[in-house]
Amino acid sequence: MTEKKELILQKALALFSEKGYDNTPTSLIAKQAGVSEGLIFRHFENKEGLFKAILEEGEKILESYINEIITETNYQKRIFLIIDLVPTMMKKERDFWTLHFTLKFNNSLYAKMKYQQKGFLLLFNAATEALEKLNFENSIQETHLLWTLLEGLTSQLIVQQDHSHTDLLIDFIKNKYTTKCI
Amino acid sequence: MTEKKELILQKALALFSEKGYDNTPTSLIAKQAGVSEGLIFRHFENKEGLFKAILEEGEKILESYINEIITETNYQKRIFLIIDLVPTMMKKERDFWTLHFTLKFNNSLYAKMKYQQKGFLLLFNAATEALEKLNFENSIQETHLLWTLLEGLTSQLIVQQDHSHTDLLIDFIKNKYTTKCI
Amino acid sequence: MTEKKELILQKALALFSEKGYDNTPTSLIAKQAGVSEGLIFRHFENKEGLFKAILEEGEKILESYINEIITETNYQKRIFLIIDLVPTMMKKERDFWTLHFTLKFNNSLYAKMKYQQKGFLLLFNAATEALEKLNFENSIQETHLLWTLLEGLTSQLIVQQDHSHTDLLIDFIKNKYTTKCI
Amino acid sequence: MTEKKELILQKALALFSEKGYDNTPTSLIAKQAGVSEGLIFRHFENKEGLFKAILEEGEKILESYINEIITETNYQKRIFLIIDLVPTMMKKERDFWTLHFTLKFNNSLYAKMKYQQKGFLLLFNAATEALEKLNFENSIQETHLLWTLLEGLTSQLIVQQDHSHTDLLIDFIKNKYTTKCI
DNA sequence: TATGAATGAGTGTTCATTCAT
DNA sequence: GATGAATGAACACTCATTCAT
Repeated sequence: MTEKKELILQKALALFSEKGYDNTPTSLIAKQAGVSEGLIFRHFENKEGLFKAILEEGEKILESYINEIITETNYQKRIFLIIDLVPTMMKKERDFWTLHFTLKFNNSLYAKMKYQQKGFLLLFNAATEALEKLNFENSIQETHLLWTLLEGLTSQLIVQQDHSHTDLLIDFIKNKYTTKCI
Repeated sequence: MTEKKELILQKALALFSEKGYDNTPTSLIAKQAGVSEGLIFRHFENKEGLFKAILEEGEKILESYINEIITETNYQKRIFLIIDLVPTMMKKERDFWTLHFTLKFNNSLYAKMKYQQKGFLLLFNAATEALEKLNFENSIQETHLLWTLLEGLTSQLIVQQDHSHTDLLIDFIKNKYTTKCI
Repeated sequence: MTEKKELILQKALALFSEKGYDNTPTSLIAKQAGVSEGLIFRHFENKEGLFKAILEEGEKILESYINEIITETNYQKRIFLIIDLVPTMMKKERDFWTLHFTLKFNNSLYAKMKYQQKGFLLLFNAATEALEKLNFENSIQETHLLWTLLEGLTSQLIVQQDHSHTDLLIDFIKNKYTTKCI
Repeated sequence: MTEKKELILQKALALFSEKGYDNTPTSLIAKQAGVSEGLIFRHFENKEGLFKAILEEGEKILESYINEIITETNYQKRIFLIIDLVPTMMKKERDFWTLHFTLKFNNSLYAKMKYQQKGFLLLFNAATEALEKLNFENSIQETHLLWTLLEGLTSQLIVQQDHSHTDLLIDFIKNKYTTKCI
C-alpha cells in the first residue's frame, strides 16, 4: 500500500461520512488527497471499489472489537462491553461508523456490506448467551431490545456530535442491566 | 393544488424514499408523474423546494399524531401511544418516515427539517410528564432511554420491510413499561 | 425534427465519415453544430443512438435507390443502374456511404447495420435475375463477381476523392457487360 | 529484438486487427503480452510507433510476395499469382492485412502506410505488362479492373471469415482471365 | 397552467504517456 | 531492460435548471 493510496482511503472515508457517498465527487477526494483523479481509478478501479476498500478496512477493526467481546467470559462484563461498543467506536472510528450506519439506508450500497452482518450475528448470539447466563427471562427478546437500543444510540451519536449527554444515558442503561430491571 | 402538482408530490415522495434524494433525478419524477420536467420547477422552484413541500405535508400528519398523544391524560395510555407511534407511522406513511429518518444523516438537507424538532420536543415533554406521573424515578433519563429505543426501532423498520418480528418487540417493551421494570 | 437536431445529424455524419466514429468526440459534434453537448444526448440518448439515427436516414435513401433499380424491367438498363449505383451514391451522399462502408470493419458497430443487408439482398437477386435474362451463364457467380467489383469500386472512391479516373473504369465495365465478355 | 518486444508486436497486431487501432488500449496490449505498460513506450516510444513497427514487419512479407510475382515470366502464371495474392495473404497473415486494409480509411494513420504503395505500384506495372503480353486490349484499364476486383475481394474476406464461397469466385475469375473474356 | 427544447456545469472513467526505481 | 506508480487531458454522459411558446 503506497502512501498516496493510503491518503486516498483516508480522505475518501472522511468525505463519504461527512457528505455522503453520492455527494462526494471523486475529483474532490483526489484534490483533498493531493493526488490526480486518475490515481483513484488505478488503485480502486471504481468509485464503488474505493468504497468497498474502505469497508474492508473497517471490517478488520470490527472483528477485533467482536473478538474481544465474545471471548469475555464474565457475562456481566460482556454485556457492558457490548453497551460500550457503540460509543467507543464512535469515538475512535467515527467516520467509518457514520458511513456504515447511514449507508444501511442506501439500498444499492448496503448489499456490499452484508459481510458485516456475520460479525453482528456473532455478537448477537454472544449477547443472548450472556443475558441467559445472567438469568434474564426471554433472553432472545431481551437481546432484540438491547440491539434496538444500540441502534438508536448510534443514530443519535451520528446526528449529535456531542457525546456528553449520551454518556449519561450509557451509565443509566448499564445500571439497568446491573439491577436486571431494564 | 392542481392534480398534476399532487401527482408530482406523490411520485417524488415514493422515489426519494426508495432511491434517496440524491439518486432521484427530477426527470424521473416527471416521467413517473406523467408530467413535463419543467412543471416541477414551475410549482416548486427547486428540487429542494419540492423536498420542502413534501416535508410540509408530513408535518401536518405528524401534528395530528402529536395532538392525539399530548391530549391523552391517561398516562399509561399515553406512553403506549408513544411506543406505538413508530410502527403506526411506518405502516401508514412508510415512505415519508423513511425519507425523514434517512435524511437526518444528510447534513445539508437536515437543516430544512428543524421545524419538526418542535413537534418532537412537545412529544418528549409529554413523555417525561407521563413517566413522572407513573412514578418512574429520573423521568428525564427514562425519556431519553425511550427515545433511543424508538429511534432504534425506526431504523430497524426501515431496513427490514417485515414488521412481524418488531411487533413482538413492541409488546415486549410495552410490558416492561407496565411492570415499570424497563 | 427541430433545426438543431437536424444540424447535429448533419455535422455528426460529416465528422464520423471524415474522422471515424471513435475519433469523433461528441463535444466536437456539438461545437460544430453550434449546440450544447447535452442536447445530443437529449435527442439521441447515446453517441451510438446518434449513429443509429444517421443510419436510419440513410436507409431511406438506399431504399429509394433500390426501388428504382428493381422495378426497372429493361435488364440491360437495370445492370447499368446497378453499376452506376456506387458512383452515384458517392457523389450525392459521399459522407453517408463512406461511413457505411468503413464501419463494416468495425465489428461492434456493424451489427447495427444488418438492416441494410436486406436491401442489398433484394439488389443481389435483382442483379442475378437480370444477368440470367441477358443470357449470362452461371448468373449467380456472375453476380458475385459484379458485387466484388462494386465493393472494390466503393473502397477506391473512398480513398481517392477524385472520381475522374473511376468514371473511365465505370464505362469500361459497362462496355464489358454490353459485350457480355466480362 | 528481445522476446518481450516480439510478444508486444504479436499481441498488438492481433488486437489492432480485431478491435481496431483506436479501440485497443495500450494497457490491454501490455496485459495480453504479460508485460508492463511502460515497456511498450520504452521500445516503441508511441502507440503510433508500435503501429509503424507492425507495418514495417508486414512490409518485408509483402516484398517477398511481390518479388515472387514480378520475377515470374510466364505471364499467365503471373496473373494467377496476382489473383491468388489476396486469398493467400488473408490465409497466412490475416491479422496484418485486415489491419492494413481497414486503416486505409482512417486518414491520419493511412499516411504512415504510403511506403507500401511503392510495392503495389511495382505490382500494378507487372500486371499491366502481363496483360499486354497476353494480348489484352487496353491493358492499363484492364489492370485497373483487376485491381478493383482484388480490392473488393479483400473487403469481402475481411468481413466474411469463411473463405469457401470466395474460393469459388477466385476460380471463376481465373477462368475468365484464361479465356480472355473477363 | 403546462410543455419540451436547450443549456452548462459537473461526474465517473479511460488512456496514452512519464518517470523514479 | 523492465516495472508500476502517477499524471492530466480527454471522453461520454447526467442533471438541475431556464425559457420561449
